[in-house]
Amino acid sequence: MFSSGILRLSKIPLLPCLRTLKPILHSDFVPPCYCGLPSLTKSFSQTPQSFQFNKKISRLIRSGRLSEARAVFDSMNQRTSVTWNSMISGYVQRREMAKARQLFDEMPERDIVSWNLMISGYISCRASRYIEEARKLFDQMPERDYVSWNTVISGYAKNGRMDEALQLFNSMPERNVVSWNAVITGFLFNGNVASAIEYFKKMPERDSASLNALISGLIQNGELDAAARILLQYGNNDDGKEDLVHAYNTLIAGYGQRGRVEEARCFFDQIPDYQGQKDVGIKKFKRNVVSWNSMMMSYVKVGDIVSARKLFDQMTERDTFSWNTMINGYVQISAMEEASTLFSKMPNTDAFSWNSIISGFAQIGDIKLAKDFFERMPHKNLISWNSIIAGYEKNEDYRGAVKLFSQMQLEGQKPDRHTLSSVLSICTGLVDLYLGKQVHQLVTKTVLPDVPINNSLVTMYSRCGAIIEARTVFNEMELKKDVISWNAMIGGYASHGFAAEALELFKLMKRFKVNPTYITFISVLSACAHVGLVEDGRRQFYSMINEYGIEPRVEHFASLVDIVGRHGQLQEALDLINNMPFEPDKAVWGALLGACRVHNNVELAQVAAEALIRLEPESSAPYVLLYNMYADLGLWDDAEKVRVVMERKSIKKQTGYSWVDSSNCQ
DNA sequence: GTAGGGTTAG
Repeated sequence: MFSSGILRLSKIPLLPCLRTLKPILHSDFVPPCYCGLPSLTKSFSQTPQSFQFNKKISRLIRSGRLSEARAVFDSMNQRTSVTWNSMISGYVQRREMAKARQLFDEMPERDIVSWNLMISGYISCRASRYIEEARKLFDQMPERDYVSWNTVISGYAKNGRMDEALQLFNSMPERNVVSWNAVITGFLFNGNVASAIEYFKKMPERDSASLNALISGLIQNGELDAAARILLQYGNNDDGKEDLVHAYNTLIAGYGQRGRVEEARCFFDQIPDYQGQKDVGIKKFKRNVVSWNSMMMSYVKVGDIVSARKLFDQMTERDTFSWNTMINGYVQISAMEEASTLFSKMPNTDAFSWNSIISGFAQIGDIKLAKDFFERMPHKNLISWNSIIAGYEKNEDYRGAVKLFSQMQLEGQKPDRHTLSSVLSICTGLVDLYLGKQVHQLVTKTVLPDVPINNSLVTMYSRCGAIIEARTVFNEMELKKDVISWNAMIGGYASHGFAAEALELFKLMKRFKVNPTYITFISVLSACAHVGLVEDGRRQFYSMINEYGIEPRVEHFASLVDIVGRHGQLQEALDLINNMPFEPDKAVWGALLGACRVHNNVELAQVAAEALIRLEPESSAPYVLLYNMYADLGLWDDAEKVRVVMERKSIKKQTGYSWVDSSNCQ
């Protein structure tokens, strides 16, 4: 028993009639007079049984049970083209093109859909050899419809091959709105904003997809104001009104992400907010939860938590995203009280909510509460582990962090580059070379090392004193170094007394045209101080200011004071201190005091020591140093006075720790 | 809701 039916394939749009095509101004346009596309109706025969089986196959494929679908397919003795096509589509969706191709080749009678399925499958594979395969099939097709043309056009367009896309577009017998949309999307994908707008303006008819494509594409290209103009100009035309809220929301989010909250608000206010009312004014669309969330997010982005909360309170319908946005807002400018209050009121928490709270408490240093939430969290994910480990690291509880890291591995959670980067910082904090090397091995096994990970490795090795290993990683980075890589390596050399190497690398850095930062100069000046390069030190200090426009910080002054002071230019050192644009800190006075000790300048030493005592009244170092200087010079009365003051203020000499010896204790 | 193309916001 056969039932035959004429089924209109609803996804095939109506052919545009000649009247609507006339306004096309495109110079290469070929009038559709002789070779139209195949008809939009299709008839096929089928049994009720095959219809039921086909439905079953499609349902199984939709729920991801491909092998079960294949079993049904194999058991059928009366397959229709829909049966074959459904099965092919299942493989295509999974990108199993070899299996799809096998069925396609075995098929007794292919129809246009079979060909189109294969073509779109090859194109979705996103590799140029697959596009060629798709094109080969397209060229072999006995007849083509809009879908065939549009699939290939969009395939070329999204692979940056606009010339070929346009060639096909122009040689199509007739174009529909999807063809135009594909080309416009292609232009935007390839950054050609002007052509996208030009084609949008001259297309014969537009739908909401056209507007959405243009608006989101313009925003992705950073053309926010152009997007806004287009929306205002075309948004109120006759078509696609119900979908306009998408375009508006895209624009709100676009402005919001760039911190342009006023413009975002302006578009938010333009969307009507009448709940349940139809046809209010000229606009038929209304705000939805995404509009509200996007606007809230814009406020959160600029730190205007009050306005964000106002919106949150006004919302009649909230989803998990709304709650999370608000909680995350509080977690960020660190209002954990408000964040956890909201969290406790939330109807349905998800991983994002928990992770926000965990990282929030970790950030403000309340590691106990962070751990508390972490332990209560039902389904921890990678981000939860990363947040808590980073929290421990940030709070310098390195041992606790290591414990968590091993617990994470025991629970079968694989680390990613963020975890490993944190763990490397932990090794650096612990100065644990053994652990660091283990993590390095894990890095090699787990991720493709990127620049930040390599930087962490260089830092870890150089802080742990493994300068050779640090340099090996540094060299392996080849041309993929950033200024942090250079700083880490130069800093490593400088802090381990390899001053010549540090200065040599600094020269190399400049030769590679990498601009040094203030951190680079801290290392460079400290290297100069180490080897007593007084002329070089001065030159570097002033070239930092004059050539690189970097404002000297207190650390730079401390180094220069150290450099010139140790060289005996105590007056210059004092002048530097007096002319600093900010209050000298203990490093600066410490450097001067050290220099005074070396050059036996008691008067200046007294000045420096007094300043140090003002800054750190409980420290014994300046007293001890002054005492020793008086004693060395035989000024026993003065020495005794120092001892008495120390006793009166009950300052105890800390064993093995004094200013002159402290350079390695930092 | 039996198979294929463009657009889908936070």
